[in-house]
Amino acid sequence: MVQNARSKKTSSSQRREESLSREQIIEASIELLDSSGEEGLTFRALSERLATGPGAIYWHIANKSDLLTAACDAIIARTMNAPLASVTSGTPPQTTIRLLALAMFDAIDAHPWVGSALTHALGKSPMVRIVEHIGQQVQALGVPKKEHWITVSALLNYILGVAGRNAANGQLARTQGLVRSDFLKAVSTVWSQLDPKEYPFARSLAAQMRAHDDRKDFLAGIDLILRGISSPRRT
Amino acid sequence: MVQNARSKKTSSSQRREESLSREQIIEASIELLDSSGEEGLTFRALSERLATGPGAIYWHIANKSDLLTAACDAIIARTMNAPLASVTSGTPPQTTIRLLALAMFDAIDAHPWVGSALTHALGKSPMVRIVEHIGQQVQALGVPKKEHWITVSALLNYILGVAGRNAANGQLARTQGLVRSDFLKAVSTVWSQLDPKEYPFARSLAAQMRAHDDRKDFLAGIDLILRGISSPRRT
DNA sequence: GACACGGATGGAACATCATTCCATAATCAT
DNA sequence: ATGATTATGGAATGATGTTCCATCCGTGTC
Repeated sequence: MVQNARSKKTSSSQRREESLSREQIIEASIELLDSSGEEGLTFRALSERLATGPGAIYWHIANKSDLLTAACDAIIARTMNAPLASVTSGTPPQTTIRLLALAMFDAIDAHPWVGSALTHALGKSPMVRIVEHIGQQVQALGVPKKEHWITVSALLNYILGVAGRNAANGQLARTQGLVRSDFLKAVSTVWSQLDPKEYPFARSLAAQMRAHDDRKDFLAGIDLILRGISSPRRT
Repeated sequence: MVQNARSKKTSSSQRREESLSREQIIEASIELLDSSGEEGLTFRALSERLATGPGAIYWHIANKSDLLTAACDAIIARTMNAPLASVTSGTPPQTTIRLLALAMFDAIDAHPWVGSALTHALGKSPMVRIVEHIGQQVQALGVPKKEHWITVSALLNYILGVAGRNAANGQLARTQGLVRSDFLKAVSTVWSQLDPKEYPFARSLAAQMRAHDDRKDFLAGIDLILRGISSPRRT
C-alpha cells in the first residue's frame, strides 16, 4: 500500500541535542558569508552546516532579508563599539570620526558582503547604529543643529558609497579568482586602453588608479568632507 | 508511440515578423524595471512582453547581469549628455558639476533600479561615463593632477552612496505600497520612538528627517565636498 | 504517572527563477 | 537549388526561497 509521501519520516532522523538559537544561526550565516560571499548564503548550505532542515531556521528568522540585516547588524555593532575604547573626553571629534570611519572601512574590507547588505538595509538597525555614533561626533564638532541632518547625510552617503564600491570590487575579484590588487590592475589596464578621444580623462586616471591605496583614499575623502564642514559657507 | 518530448514543436508557434535586437530588449527591460522595479525584470516577463522565448533573448544578451548594466548604461548615457547642452565655455566648473550631479539624482529618482545597478556595475561602462564627465570638470577646477583620483573618487562615492540610498528607499516604499514621502514619514516616526538613552542623536534627527528635501540635501552634500576641494589643506 | 498542549524541529513539496539545449525556421552565400 | 549560418522559441534543468506538515520534546495539569 502506498502511503502519503509526507506521512512518515525516516527513522534515521535524530533530533539535535542542543536547540537552535537565533544567535547560532546568525553566527553560522556570517561564517558562510565570509567564506563563500553573498551568493554562498543559501538556506540549504545553512541548514546543512547547522545539521537541520530549512523549516527549523524559519522558526527563528523571518526570511533571507531579515537574516542578512541581522548578520550585518552583528558586524556593525562590534565595529561601532570597538574604536571608542581609545577615545577619551579630550579626543577631538574629527579624530573620533576618522576612527569610526576607518573602523567601518576595515569591517567592510574584512566582510565585503556588509557593504551591499547595508545598501539594502537603510532605515534598519545597522543604519541607526552608524548614524548615532557619527552623529554624536558631528554634534561635538559644534555643527549647528539645523545642519545636523545634512552633515550626517553627507558623511553617511560617502561611507555607503565606498561600502558599495568595495563590496562590488570584492565580489568581482572573487568571481574572477583574483586578489583585489590584481583586480584593480586589470581594471586599470582596461581603462588605459580606452579611446583617447571619447574618454581622455578616465584614460589619464588609469595610472593613479593602479597605484592608489583604497584605505588612504577613503580617509582622504573623509578629510575632504570634514574640511568642507568646518570651512565658511559661500553665500 | 511516444515521441521525444522535444522532437516536435506545436504548429501554432509563429515566428515574429520583425527580428529582435539588443536595443529592443534593453528598451523593454527598462520599461519593465520602471514599472515593476528590480524584481520585476525576469526573463519570463521579458520574453512575454517581447512575444518570444527565453532562448531568443540569450542570443543577444549574455546573462541577466549583462542586461542590467546595459539598461543602466542606456540611462546613464542619456543622463550625462543632456545637461551639457546648457553649458558654455564660460560656465564655471562648479556649476557644471552641480548640473551633472543633479542630473544623476533625477535619473536615479526616476529609475530607482539604476542606483543598485550602478553599485553592482563598477568598472563597467556606466561608471566610466560618469567618471569621464565629472573628471573633466574637476580638471577644469584646477585641482592638481596628483589629486585627480582622490577628488573624483570622493565625488563619485558620495553620488553612489546617495544612489544606493535612494534605490533602497524606493524599493522599500514600493514593497510597502507607500509613496516616498509617506515612507520617510513612517521611518521618521520609528526613529522618534527610539530609546533616548541608547540613541539620543538618531532620535533628535527624526524631525529633520521628516521635513527634509532629498534633492536639496543631495546638492548641499555636493557643495560640502566642493567647498572641501577648494579650501586649503591643514598642516 | 498519564495526559494534553504548545513550542520546535526537519524534511518533503512548491513555485519561481536564470540558464541551457535543441529542433526548427529564416536568411544568406554560392 | 543547396548547404551553411544566423536566429528563434519552447521545453527541460538545476538551484533557490519559502511553505507545509508530520513528528518530537518539554512542561504543566489533573
